[in-house]
Amino acid sequence: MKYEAVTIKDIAKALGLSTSTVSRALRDSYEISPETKKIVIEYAQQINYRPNPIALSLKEKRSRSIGIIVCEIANSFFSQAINGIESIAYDKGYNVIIAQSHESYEREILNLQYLASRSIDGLLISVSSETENLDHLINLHKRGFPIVFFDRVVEDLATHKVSVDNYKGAYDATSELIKNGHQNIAMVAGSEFLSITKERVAGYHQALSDHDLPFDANQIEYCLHGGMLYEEVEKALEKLLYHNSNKPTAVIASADKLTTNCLRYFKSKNLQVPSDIAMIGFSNLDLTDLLSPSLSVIRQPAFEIGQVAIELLIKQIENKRPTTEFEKIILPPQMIIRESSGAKKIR
Amino acid sequence: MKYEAVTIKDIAKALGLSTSTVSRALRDSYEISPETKKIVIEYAQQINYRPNPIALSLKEKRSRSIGIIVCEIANSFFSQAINGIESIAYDKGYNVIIAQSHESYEREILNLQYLASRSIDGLLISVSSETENLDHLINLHKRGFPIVFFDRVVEDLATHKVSVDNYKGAYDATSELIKNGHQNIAMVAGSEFLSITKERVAGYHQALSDHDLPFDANQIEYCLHGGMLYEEVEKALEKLLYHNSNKPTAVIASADKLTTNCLRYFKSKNLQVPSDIAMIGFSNLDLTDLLSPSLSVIRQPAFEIGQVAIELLIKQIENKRPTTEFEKIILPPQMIIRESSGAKKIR
DNA sequence: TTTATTTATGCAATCGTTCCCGGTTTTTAG
DNA sequence: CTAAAAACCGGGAACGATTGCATAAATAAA
Repeated sequence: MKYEAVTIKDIAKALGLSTSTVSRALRDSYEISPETKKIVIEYAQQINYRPNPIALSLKEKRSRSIGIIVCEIANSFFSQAINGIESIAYDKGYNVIIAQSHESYEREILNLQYLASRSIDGLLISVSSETENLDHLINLHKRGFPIVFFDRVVEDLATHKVSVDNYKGAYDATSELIKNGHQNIAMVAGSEFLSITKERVAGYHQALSDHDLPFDANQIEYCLHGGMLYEEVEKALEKLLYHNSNKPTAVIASADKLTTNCLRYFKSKNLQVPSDIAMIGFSNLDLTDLLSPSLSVIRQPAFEIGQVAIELLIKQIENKRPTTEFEKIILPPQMIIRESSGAKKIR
Repeated sequence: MKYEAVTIKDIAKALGLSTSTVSRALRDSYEISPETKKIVIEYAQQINYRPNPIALSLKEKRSRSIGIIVCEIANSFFSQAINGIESIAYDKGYNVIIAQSHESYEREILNLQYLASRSIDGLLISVSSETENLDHLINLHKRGFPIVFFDRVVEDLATHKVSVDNYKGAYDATSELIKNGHQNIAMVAGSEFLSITKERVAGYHQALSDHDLPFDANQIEYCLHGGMLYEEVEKALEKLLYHNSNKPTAVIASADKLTTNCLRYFKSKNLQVPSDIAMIGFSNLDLTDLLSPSLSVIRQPAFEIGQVAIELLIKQIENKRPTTEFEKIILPPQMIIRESSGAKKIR
């Protein structure tokens, strides 16, 4: 079933004018007499004429739509970031096409090809946790295609980047646990490929060192799928808690899904938080206050990250000359202390 | 900064052929000799030619993209539904453009205009909780534009509709609470305009009646914004619990956000669940098992709803003749009994 | 009155692709 | 050996809108 829209031709025919006159009248060109304009505009309104954006895109070589690739929209951080992106994009007349990688490198490439073939004007991406090779992005970037990284940025590409101060987030979280008396703190981290993981590990490391605590590589477990699979987190925690010479009394979970899956694991093992095991997690869920015990979290300004990222992207898209100076913007995380990060059990 | 893509013309020029020949060769037309085809296809591959979808859309009068309007993507039900939609759409070569109404009627209209002007081929919509007047949808529908409703359907429009058995969900929830000894059961409902609200209220009503319990209209509070605003839920609960002649011992929350905000309220008032007040909520959060007490929920098959809806939509879009027979598909909800719906305190 | 200038409009090219309609060459049939 | 039929390819219109250029009429200036 086709849905027939009115075109500029229909107006021209009905009014006995040429398409050019109609077009110019609608765009309020000085070349058209006020009377003609009036007639055309009124008639257009009457039959509810809307310019065909496809035709405009073809002519102007731009689609006024931008692509977003994230791992999951069902992830509070990303849905909030998308809200931020959307809020600005909408105002500036862009629409967004969202694609999900589900943390798969392969799907990320597929999505990218798909979006590129849909002729988007620019891309906002937070790479999948499997992504190590960046050729697919480098190719586009080399041809002058505007790309902005947010959250999970990569170093090897000269583009705008927007993220949170992951180092500080992990540093603060670790320090807080230390302050509460924990000396053996483990970390359940995301994929080793990701910038955010490296930064969070570094912050954790530095905090330990600043408090004269030893760093033990066995206290870190990486989850390639970023906690998407419960089994992955389960295995990591088994290793940290039961196959480890010095059993941790606290855990830092370095991503949204890791945090919830850690909790799920503790619950299944009947471990009391924080008395048996304390924890702080990176999380943007707006439900963490309702958990019992309430969860101490590192929260990221997701909405703002999205806003800043889309603003940079649109600026780059609308720039006449190629962008040569790229910005790297880092926003501060927020630590919310609640019950889960409390003191360890006194024996 | 423009990003120049290779066109069929570039290939034609480079190979000394006409654009028609190149086009046909790439589409594997029988009119082109195998040798020519081979040359063209290989060259196209080499320079990484991709057909321009904008040009195709213009020619074919279809964009192969469909619009989705939901209230919030940061809502587990909708993000799961979108995943379902996406999974099918992607396979069938459609992309989706997501717009959020944030439960505002005005924004819904704006979104619709925007999507329509982006020449989408069809629309998937779950109306906002403020939406009472349907003219904006009726207009499009009359002109033969394919629309499928999901979750929050409306009666006055003859289109495909996909939802869950809300009546049964509420009936089961109410019955479960009654079974556990509750005689005074209140309901915190969504917007009165919504079909789902009406159905859920009806199920609740019928369950009371089937168990010979009186129905008291004062035991229902409607929240126009569907729980988006905490204050709204707070006010509703205040009224139900403290300005009510017969104070309820259990509450049914009829939407995702209502459920979490009810919990938040109980926590703030230091009410123990289920001993002070029991509850069951409609929720698709995959975290409800971790709450304490763990939450009894009515869960909707969001992913499947999305899949069914997009399938119906694509079928309608690709139909040559106008669709006259519309389907109304109702999927069963799932009740998950946990702790929160337990027995009331024994005095 | 003649020329120059302004005003208002139309023609046609363009964006990238498809496809109808011809046209030419080669093959096949009679 | 000729006519018909494939086989193969190019020209150009079309999709909807914009826009440089041409043109016509009307007005102003000389």
